[in-house]
Amino acid sequence: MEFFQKLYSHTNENLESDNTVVCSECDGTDMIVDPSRGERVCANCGLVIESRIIDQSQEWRAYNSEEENDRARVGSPANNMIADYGLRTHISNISFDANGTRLTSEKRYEFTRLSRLDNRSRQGEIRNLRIALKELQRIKSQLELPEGIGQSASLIYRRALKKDLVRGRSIDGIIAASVYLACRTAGIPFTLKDIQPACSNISPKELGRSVRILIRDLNLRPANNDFISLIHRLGEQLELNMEARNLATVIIERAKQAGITVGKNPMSVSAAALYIAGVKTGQRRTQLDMAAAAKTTPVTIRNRFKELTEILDLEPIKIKRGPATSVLQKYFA
DNA sequence: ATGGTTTTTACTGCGTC
DNA sequence: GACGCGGTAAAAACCAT
Repeated sequence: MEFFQKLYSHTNENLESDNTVVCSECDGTDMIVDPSRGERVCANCGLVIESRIIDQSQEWRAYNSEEENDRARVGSPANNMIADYGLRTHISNISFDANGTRLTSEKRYEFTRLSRLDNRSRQGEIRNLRIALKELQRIKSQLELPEGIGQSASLIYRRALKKDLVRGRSIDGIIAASVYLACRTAGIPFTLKDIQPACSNISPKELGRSVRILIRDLNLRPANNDFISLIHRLGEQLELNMEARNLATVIIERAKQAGITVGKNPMSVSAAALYIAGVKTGQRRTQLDMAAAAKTTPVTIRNRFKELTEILDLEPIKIKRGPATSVLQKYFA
């Protein structure tokens, strides 16, 4: 008996005695439970009575009653971005047992078969989710989105799945729309044009349609892309300082009051305001650069910019013609 | 489907470097 | 001549009805 206690002494503080079972080999009643190996062993003869016991002890320590209540859990937190919330079983493809002895081919076959059955039992209803969440991961990493966006996008998708909105439509389209809506609700200034290229085989049209379906059927009320975040996004891209950005926000405020922003692409209006602000603060960017950053055309920039100067009665802007410094040249030279 | 609105496409000439 | 800019007309895309 001392021998086996000594054998398991590496788990000294967790070592427990358990007298509820009887050893089938020697009729001994003293059992040793080793949580680190997940085994219950007869203290007398060392027979492993039970293996793969679940460790029910806590992985944390509570320092007050609040923590005691708060932290009652085992395992990692449930993760929305995994189809089964991370609560899965896994039977690995092993060829050795815990002692390092090679398994017989029959045993190995049995485990392979178990593993296959275990996997198969998890397919079916969550197969859709697995595909969708895999695509979500891909989009998320391609757009370098923060973790929270992935989580809320997967929540949106789960709701859509529950409401049977995915049937008959493409999984990729709905998940892309979920990402877009997650960005919108989180205030990340991404447009459809930003999301679409990161999607696989989803046309801009389909993406837009999917988004509208989700908004309608899930009663989502995403905030509009506000001009301020758009301005800062463009300003970052075009390397315009805070002075220019602040000026642009002032211009936008007055444009809003004048009511010339409704129905227009917010990106275009922001870019035009930023263009004016850039010129005024001595950081002129070419209209082509503005257009490229705003994913529109110089003509549209001109139209918005003209509107802004005219209706807002800004001081006429004297633009010195000739080559201007192109930020983009730096990257494509 | 339709009509109104915005955006894009394509093309022009002008001024500066 | 290359480049940036202003303007225009027509086509295309968009959106609410």
